[in-house]
Amino acid sequence: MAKNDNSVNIENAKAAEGERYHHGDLRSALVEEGLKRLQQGPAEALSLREVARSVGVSATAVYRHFPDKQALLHALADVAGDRMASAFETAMAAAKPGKDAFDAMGRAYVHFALKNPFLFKLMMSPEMMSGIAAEGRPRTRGMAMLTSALSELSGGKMSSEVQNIRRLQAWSIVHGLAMLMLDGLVPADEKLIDDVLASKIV
Amino acid sequence: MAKNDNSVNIENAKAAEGERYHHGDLRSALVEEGLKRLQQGPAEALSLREVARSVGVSATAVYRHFPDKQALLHALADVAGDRMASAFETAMAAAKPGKDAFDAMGRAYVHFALKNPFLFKLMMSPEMMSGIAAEGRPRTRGMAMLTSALSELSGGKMSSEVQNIRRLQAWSIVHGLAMLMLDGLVPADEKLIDDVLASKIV
DNA sequence: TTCGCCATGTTAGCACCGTAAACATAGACG
DNA sequence: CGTCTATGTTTACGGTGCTAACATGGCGAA
Repeated sequence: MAKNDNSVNIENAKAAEGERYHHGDLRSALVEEGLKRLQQGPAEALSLREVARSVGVSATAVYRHFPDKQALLHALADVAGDRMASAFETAMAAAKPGKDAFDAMGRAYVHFALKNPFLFKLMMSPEMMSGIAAEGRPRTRGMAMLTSALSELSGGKMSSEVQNIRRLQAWSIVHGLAMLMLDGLVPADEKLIDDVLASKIV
Repeated sequence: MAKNDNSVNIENAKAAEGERYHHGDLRSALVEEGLKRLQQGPAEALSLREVARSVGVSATAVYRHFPDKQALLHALADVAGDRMASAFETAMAAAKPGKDAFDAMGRAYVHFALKNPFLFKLMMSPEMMSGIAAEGRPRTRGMAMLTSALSELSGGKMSSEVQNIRRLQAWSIVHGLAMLMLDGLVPADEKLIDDVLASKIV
């Protein structure tokens, strides 16, 4: 067993979770803990000190792995983007091509948002998405999938400008519905989602 | 001049803006200052102490007029709601009835959001809108106007359920577009707004 | 007018936050 | 074995929202 696939075996990571001075894989643990908290509350309510405490490490240890709080949030947004992309993939796979797939994407979008409200909101926040820093980062993977899928699906017989507008219309209605439901302005009713998305434009 | 209309003349309010112990109209001043700051930054970045400092009063004076920070934010959201309602009124007045008025509402919605991004976001946030506490409050006036106008406009020859769905579709697309542009995910282009809203459903 | 109430301010102090600086530990590698 | 360096720790600073206790001063009743 010379060099088999024990790829990341930095001193056995979390095995023997004693009180070693060096954690083993703090960065992952912090992200994990962050994700757990984003299942229960908004990113604004996420405190570095609290996360560190939960992981069992001093508050400032976080700074060995993230230059500041924003950086941790960016990492979490990246995970969110990946998860959203996965959701899209399975949604697309389960639907047959054409308009069916199109609707599937829309529903997947809203469902992802409703099932991961805080993760979704974090990912969509200007701080995460804006700026060239976000270009090509994992957190944009979901968005990239969405737009490219919409491009394919929304019919190729239109000029690219019209196509672009159709795409934006689709994105708007889906995003708007998700936001309205997320913010409690509209009841997050399953049937309502179907009804609203069923007869949508495009 | 027995009892003429000097309605609110509490020691001349802001006349002689000296360093009197009692401010005269602190509450209004705080709201004013809050609004000023919401023109330049998000509600999350609004600090009570800073607002108090700007108004020239101690940090804790705020608590004589608002039980906590949320309360001040609620007051600001109320102003936002009123302003949005006004925007709708003028938009409706300028448009002739029918589909024209309908489009006018949509554009007014997006424009209001883009011109008052932080106020809009504050107003729409769950903390402001959710709960029965918000029912009938000024901050919901904009929303109320919107939905009632949409009801009237979206044609009366549909069942109320279908009507409801149409209304929600309209709201979704308009809200979604506003949010995407607000969050920088889509360029806030004037022409783009027209294009997206022009051929919308309903 | 004088007294005292009380709305409206104040200062002091608490617990929390993000973060910088300096120090401690221990694994890796010469 | 010795030292370098990645990764932890403690300490400290200035900021926050908020509570408690005290100060001011305008207004109505005695």
